[in-house]
Amino acid sequence: MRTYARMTGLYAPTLKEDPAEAELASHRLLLRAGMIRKSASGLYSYLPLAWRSLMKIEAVIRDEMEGIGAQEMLVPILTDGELWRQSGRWSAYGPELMRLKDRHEREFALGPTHEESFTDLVRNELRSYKQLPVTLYQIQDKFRDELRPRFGLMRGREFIMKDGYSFDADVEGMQKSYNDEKGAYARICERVGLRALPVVADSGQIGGDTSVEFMALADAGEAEIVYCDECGFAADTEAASAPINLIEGEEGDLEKLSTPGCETIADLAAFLKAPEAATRKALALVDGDGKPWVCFVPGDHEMNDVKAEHAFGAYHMMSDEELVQYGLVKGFIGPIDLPEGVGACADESLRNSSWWAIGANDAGFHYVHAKQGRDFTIGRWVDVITAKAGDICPKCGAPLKAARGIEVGQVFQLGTKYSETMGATFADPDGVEKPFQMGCYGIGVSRMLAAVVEQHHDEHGISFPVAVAPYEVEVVPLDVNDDVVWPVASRVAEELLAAGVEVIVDDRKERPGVKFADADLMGFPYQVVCGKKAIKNGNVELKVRATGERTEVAIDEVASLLSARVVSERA
RNA sequence: CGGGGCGUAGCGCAGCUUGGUAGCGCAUCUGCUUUGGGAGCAGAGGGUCGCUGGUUCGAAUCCAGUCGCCCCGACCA
Repeated sequence: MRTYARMTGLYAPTLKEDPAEAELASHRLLLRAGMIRKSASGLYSYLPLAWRSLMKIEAVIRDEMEGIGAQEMLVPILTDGELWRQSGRWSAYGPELMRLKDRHEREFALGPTHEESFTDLVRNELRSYKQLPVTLYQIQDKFRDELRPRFGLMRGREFIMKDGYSFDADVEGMQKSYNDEKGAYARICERVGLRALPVVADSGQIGGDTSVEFMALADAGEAEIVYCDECGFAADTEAASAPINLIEGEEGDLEKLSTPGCETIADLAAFLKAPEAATRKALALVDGDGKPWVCFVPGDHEMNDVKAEHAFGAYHMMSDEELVQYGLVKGFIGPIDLPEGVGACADESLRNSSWWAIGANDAGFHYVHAKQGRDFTIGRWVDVITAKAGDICPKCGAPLKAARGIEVGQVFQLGTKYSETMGATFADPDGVEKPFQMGCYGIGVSRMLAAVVEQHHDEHGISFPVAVAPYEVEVVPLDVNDDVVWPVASRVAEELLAAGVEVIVDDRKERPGVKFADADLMGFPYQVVCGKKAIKNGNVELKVRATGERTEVAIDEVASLLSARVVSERA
């Protein structure tokens, strides 16, 4: 007969002390709770508790995928090098693609993502528009030879990913598939207990037109985002184009001021007794074609590397030597009297800004009341600044807020990027061969577990939402040898089990303190503490992990009460 | 790849400067006591001091090389 799980039979070696290698809460706690163990840099074993949580996350994903008609399947982890050459990514992907050869010297790569594999699969089988659309997905280990694996499950080299690919006949179809997937992703995040935002993203390596990242909000996140409380707009700071609160410089006749030592915006703003936003910052760079530029941005904003690359190609900031070479004076660069050959451009946010406080291209001098159109002109407008808190929501005009996020999922409209290069076509109603309109969709399953822990923990340990908890309830008999306590604990556990609740009993011959500490560390959402005192009154104690709230509940009622509660909180 | 740090018992660390044959806490095992928030006492087991070479009568310690790990940066679906 089926019986409840017991701690004595559980492989979950907990650690009393923090492992030296772990900084992040999720990394530290997953190690301490006996859920993961490192095997090598960026490579982790998932122990039984972690695996149960991962299976629950996967179950939610599968349910949502089924809901939008996506079909689960599996392709090999080992991928044919030839396919990567066809798509051009054998060289484009870089050293992150883990390559190897078989005994016949044939080249393979461990799959980091599977656009090629799926495109290859369907190009031979999907021949007609009548067979479309099709969305396929898999949940599988992925391998990326990361430059610097870190933060435990957050950025591993081998990790579990759900990756899906949609094939449509036209753009409208692709957009529908994409939107279905996007909706499913939002629901998945919600169901596993993640506060996440769909964020407009740079489309990065995979390419294509439109992309949204699902960012789980957490200070530990590697990504920086801005978002709007009013309308829900959110964007990666690397992709956001938001209007800013522009502050104009003072009006007046052009005036050259002696500003000795004012080499930074902070110096200048202090000297002028003006906000940094009222000054203009000059950045000197050399673009991908080797042409020198000075790019002006609002004094209180930074240039963003990713956006700058879109504007200038493979640019670099000028070194001190290059500044001298092009006749520029570090700290005092401005648009008036720019040296010959150096182009002047500015961020879009300055297009309508008339009055500038800016360097004079003369060591120790700045101009104030410099008027665009009167005293200087800008030849080129670019979008290069990093959005930040306080900028204006492009959708509704409310002030944006800044946050950090963990990217747990991303959806892309790929268009024909892969279908074209790989010759994946179908016949349209007129008999014309056309490339598939594709979308691709990824969720970092193991990263999602880490993100859940980041959002649900306290100083005692993990506090799992029911939806992803390894067990929903832990029964804690304070003394397993006591002939009153143990039978009660055992009975409660049996009843919970019978009610379909995932229950584990801490049947170890440990002191109460040890059991409480481990229970809190492992993060089971509910603890049923069975001790003599309460039992004397016919009760057991119910503790809610997330709130710390404890109440006494009648022994006879605890199972039905808990099962109702747990069922309502399941994903 | 640049910068910083670390490899000594299962985990966390000391010892290294100034060489003399390895120690502390936790964990583990045994016994007794204890039993509502990581127990106490007594005892026990466990270490090629990352690896290789060198210096030396003698190396965890000094020197050279090498491997691995962590943090910051660059990079990144």
